Amino acid sequence: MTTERTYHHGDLRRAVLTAALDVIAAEGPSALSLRDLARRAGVSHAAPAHHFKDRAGLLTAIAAEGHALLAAALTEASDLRDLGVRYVRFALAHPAHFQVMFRPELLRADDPELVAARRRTRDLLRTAVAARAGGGAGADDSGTGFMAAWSLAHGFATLLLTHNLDGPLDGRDPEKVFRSLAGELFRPAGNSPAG
Amino acid sequence: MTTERTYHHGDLRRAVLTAALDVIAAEGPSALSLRDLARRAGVSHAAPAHHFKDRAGLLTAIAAEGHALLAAALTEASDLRDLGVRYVRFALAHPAHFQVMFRPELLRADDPELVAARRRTRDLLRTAVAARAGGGAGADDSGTGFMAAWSLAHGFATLLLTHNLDGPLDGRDPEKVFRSLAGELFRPAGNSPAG
DNA sequence: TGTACATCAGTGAACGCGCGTTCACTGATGTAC
DNA sequence: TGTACATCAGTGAACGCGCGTTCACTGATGTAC
Repeated sequence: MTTERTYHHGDLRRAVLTAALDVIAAEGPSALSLRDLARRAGVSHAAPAHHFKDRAGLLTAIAAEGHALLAAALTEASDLRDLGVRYVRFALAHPAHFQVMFRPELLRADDPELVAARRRTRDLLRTAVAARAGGGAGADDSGTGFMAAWSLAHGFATLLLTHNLDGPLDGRDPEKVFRSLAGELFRPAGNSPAG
Repeated sequence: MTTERTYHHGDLRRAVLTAALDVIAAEGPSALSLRDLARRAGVSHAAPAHHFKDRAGLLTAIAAEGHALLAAALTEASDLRDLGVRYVRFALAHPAHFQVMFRPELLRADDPELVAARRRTRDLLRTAVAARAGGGAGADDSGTGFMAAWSLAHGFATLLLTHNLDGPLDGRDPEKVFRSLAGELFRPAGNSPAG
C-alpha cells in the first residue's frame, strides 16, 4: 500500500484487473486497451502483456473470476427464488464481471480455468431448479425449468444494468422487486405450476 | 439493382445500414467503423458521414428501425405468451438490431425518432401484460408483471443469441421451448398465480 | 556469508496500421425563369 | 425547350492519434554451491 516506486510493481496482475474492471463498468469491454490499462497501473505499456498475453486473455481471466464470485454467492442460497435474488445482486455488485462472463466471443473458450468455473455456476443453478421441481408430477426436466429460471434472472439483471428498468422501477429496490416478482412466478415445490 | 457505377450511389443510406447490420451480427457493435462500412458499400470513406454524422448516429438509426420492426411484430400477438414468442423470434431474426436497441450508452438518447419508436414497443408490452392480468385480484400492477414478462423474454433471447443456451436446448427449436416454458409460468388470466 | 548465474518482471524506442476528421473539390440533380 | 444557378452526394489527399506488437535492454529476485 506504500506509494514508493520500485522496479517491480508488486501485484501488477491484480492492478491491471482492477483497472480493467473500472473501464468495463464505465464504458464496456470494447473500450479496453492494454496501453490504457498500463497507464492506469502506472507501468510501461508492454508490461501487462507479461501477465495476460492480450485482450482476450485479460477478459478470460475476468470471466473466470466472475464465475468464481458468482458461484460463491449462489452456494449459500436457500431456495430457487433466493438463488435468483443472489444472481441479480451479483450483477449489481459486479457489473463488469457480469458483462463479460456471458459473451463467449470475447473469451478464450477453451481456457481450463474458465471452463471449470463456468461449470460450477451452472451446476448450482441446475441443482436448485431440480430441488424445487422435486418429484413433482409435471416437472418435465428437459432443462425447461433451468432455462426459465435463468432467463428470468438474467433478463432482469441485464435490463437493470442497461438502465432499461429505471422507469418501471421508479426508485424501488431492484432486489426486492425481483424477489416479489419471482415469488409470483415460481411457487414452492409441491405446488407445481405445470398442470 | 444494376452494378454500373454512378457518381451517386442511389441508396447509400440503406447500403451503409445493411453493411452495419452484417458487421454487428458477426462481430458486435464495437467492431463498427465508418471507414470499413464505406469500403463495404464501395464508396469513399467520408461518404457515410453525409447520412449518419458518426457511429452514434448510425447506431441510433439502427435502434429506431429495430423498435419499429419489433413493434410491428408484436402488434399481431394474440396474448402475452404469443407476445413473448414474437419477442424471441424477433431477436433471432434481427440479432444486430436487437443487440443495439437496449444499449442506451451507444445511442443518442434524445433522438426523437428513437424515443417515439421505443415508446411504441413498450406500450405494446405493457398493454399485453395489463390485458392478461385483467381484473384479477392479486394483480398489483406497479409494473411487476411488465418487468417479469419482459425479463423472461429478454433473458431468453439474450442467452440464446450469446450461445449460452446451446447446451440446454440441445438442438430443439428455441421458439417452441420458449412457448412451453412461458406457458408454465404465465397461465391465462382468471387463473392468476398471485395467490 | 559470499559469489555466480538463471530467471523473471518491467522498460522504452520503434514500427506499421486503421481510425475519425477536415477540407477544397467535382459530378449529378433539381428548380426558376 | 433551354439556360443558369443552387443544392446535394460523393471524392481523395492530408492530418494527427492511439493502438498492438516487437525487441534488445535492465533492474530485481531466487537458487546453487
